[in-house]
Amino acid sequence: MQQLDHLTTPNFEIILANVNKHIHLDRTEVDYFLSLLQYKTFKKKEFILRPSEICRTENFIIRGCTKTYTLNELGAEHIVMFGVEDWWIGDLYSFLSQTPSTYYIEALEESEILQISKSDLDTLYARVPKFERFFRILLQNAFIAQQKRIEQTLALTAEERYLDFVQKYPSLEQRLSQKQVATYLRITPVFLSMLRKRLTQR
Amino acid sequence: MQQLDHLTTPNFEIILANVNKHIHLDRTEVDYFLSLLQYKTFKKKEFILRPSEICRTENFIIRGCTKTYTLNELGAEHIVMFGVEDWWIGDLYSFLSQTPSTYYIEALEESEILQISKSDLDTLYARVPKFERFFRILLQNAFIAQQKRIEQTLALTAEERYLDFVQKYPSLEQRLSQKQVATYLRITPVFLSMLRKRLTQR
DNA sequence: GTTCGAAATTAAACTAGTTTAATTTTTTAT
DNA sequence: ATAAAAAATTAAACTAGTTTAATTTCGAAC
Repeated sequence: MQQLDHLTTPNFEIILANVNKHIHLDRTEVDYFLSLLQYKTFKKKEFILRPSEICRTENFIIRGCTKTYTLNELGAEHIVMFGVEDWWIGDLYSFLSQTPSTYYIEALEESEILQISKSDLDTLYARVPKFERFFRILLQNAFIAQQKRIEQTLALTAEERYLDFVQKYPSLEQRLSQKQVATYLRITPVFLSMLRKRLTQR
Repeated sequence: MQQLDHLTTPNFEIILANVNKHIHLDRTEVDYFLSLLQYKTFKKKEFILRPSEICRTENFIIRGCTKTYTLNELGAEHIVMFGVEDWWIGDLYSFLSQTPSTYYIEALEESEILQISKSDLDTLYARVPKFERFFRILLQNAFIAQQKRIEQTLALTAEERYLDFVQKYPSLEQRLSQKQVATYLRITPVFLSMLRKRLTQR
């Protein structure tokens, strides 16, 4: 019952709390905003986005877990970011420019997602201009998250990156396989295993 | 004479050609845009921005060369990007959010720069809305340049990164010391020297 | 033009992280 | 519950890149 309820009536509270972190909406603005959201569920291993597709929506996770990654010529996977409850995911560049993406976004668990399309978002900006501010803040945050990630991955050793990851996303480490974490950290699963052993022995 | 002329009457042609790549302006729009630009020169080793300062302007290089970098706790320098003629530089995050920067931007050669302040830019948006498009494109480009840089630096070997750099910015390699290039590529000058020797021997 | 400090070169010892491969444990599908 | 597949562990050999240090070359300032 509980389960089914979940799947038929999405929990809008999470996204409203998320928006509310940066802008305040009145009753009618809330209703209008919610009316533009499309609710979708993705099973484990389903794709929210695939390379060559245009990213047509901004996506907010209300339940579940995703990974955003590319495959290089040799088939090696590079994980750009994970996503969990209360996170916005997507390919921002593809979305803004409406050009084909180069990313996969894949559900790592059964996931519930709220989507808003580019055209609806543009309408929303026109009708409720504060949303420009909200999405500009998202863009800025994405930008510096990316910047920090560059600096960290380049400046820190594998061990430091791992410790940093565990500290920053303690719950994620539980939810993900070691292989996923290793790929994200850009080290081999073998080396991550060695690292963890070394660290617990201390 | 030639020299002095340079320093007193900035060459606006370069920035107009740059803007013209993305939006088209009529005569009065051009004049208005130019009226908002402030012309400044920086001597070699002078700073255009320093950590803890708020980045109050967008900066367009009409002559010269700059580097944008941070110093970590150990005093190690991390070069985020170089800038040359026809490039926009600055700390986009600090500029957009008007919060203190963490970057140094330093002139590597005597440089001529055109600046537009945040407040003038906001006025410009209001009066000539196409500029929103122009600066949004700049932001998007900065975003993907950054994204590509992450992916490349993480996915490629030092040798591949070096070859890529030389191919992408052939003129930059001439202008910069090997130490600067090595720092940008995140390898030691010693190793870059070895790499170059190895490559010329082939 | 000379001098002085920084940048570049070379060699040798070293280390963080990879690769391969064999074994065990965990997860998943039936 | 069971079989099959995927993930994790361990060890050993290996390699890309660093560190240190000594020597040479270059460029900028007087």
